[in-house]
Amino acid sequence: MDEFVSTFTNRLDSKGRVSIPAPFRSVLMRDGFEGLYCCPTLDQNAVDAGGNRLREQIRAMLALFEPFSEDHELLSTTLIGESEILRVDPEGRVALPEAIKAHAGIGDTVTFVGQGYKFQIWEPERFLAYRAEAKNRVRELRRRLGGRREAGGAE
Amino acid sequence: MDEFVSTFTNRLDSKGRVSIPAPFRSVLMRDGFEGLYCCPTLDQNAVDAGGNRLREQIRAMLALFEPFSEDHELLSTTLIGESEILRVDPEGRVALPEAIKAHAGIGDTVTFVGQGYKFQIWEPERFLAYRAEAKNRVRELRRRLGGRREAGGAE
DNA sequence: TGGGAGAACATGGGCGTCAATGGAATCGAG
DNA sequence: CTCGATTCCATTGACGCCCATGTTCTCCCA
Repeated sequence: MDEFVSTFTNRLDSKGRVSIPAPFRSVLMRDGFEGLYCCPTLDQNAVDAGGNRLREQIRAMLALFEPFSEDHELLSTTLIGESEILRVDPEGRVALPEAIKAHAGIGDTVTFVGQGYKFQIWEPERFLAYRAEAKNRVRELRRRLGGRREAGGAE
Repeated sequence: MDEFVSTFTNRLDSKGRVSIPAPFRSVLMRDGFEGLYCCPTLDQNAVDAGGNRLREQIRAMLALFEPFSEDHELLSTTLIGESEILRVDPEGRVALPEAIKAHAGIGDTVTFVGQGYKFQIWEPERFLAYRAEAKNRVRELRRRLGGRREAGGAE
């Protein structure tokens, strides 16, 4: 499997370390990136994580802008400056830095959420709330899609 | 790793020396440039720093303008004339010259901000303000891009 | 079909190494 | 000889690596 799928919740130990779920580890291995690339999300209190494929996405986005342009600087400050490359220990764990824990409101447990080419790291409670919210939005979206096909615009 | 990633804050000692963060040092090493190339940013109270890749970008940027044109002269005066090449001591430290400290308002701590092919040097407080601003601008920017693919956020 | 052996994985903690920092020693130029 | 700059050394604290433990899941066999 080359995509991050499913959701896992693990505990941090006294040193702030947490095991990356084994299925995610094997995806990372295959991806080839040494370490775990982590980038805070802009709109949620969560963190995007992954390997080369995630970095590639970020690089592609930056490539849309001219170096030294204001937009390029803003993006690189936000996307790259706030990112961290975490070392994965021989047991498959990472130590979450303070900045990340603070951003995501993480205490002693974290939830890993697979999202294909990347996964997210959440504080479990916050993730449940977000997921519930997301579900509602999707229901609504589906209603709209349904209407479109049947009536050509039941709105 | 061949890119400057993440943010670090270090202290200056009584001689005005400061350690370049170890991950940045290894990028510089790989880049091959002897020393640290520093040039004041155009529109911020900060300093761009890096090695050959940064110099290459500056060269490329200047190449966008007609040689001997007024714009070209202005840019080269600022970008090249105000640049400094700092020597890195055996422990991986540099001594920040007065001109740079003045321009960036640096006191006894500095923040290093990775931006891919280069990194920036900031006075910590000023950087926090800039980062907050940058985050807002990027959010806004992303909204405008709309349907475009993105790397930094959840969808 | 139930039980047991084994493997894989999450977790806990001890120890060595390296990076950041401070300060002393040395070198070079005026 | 003195001042400034550069190199050398020493300390401390964080972090990476190693080994140990327990739990769950799987697979095999009775």
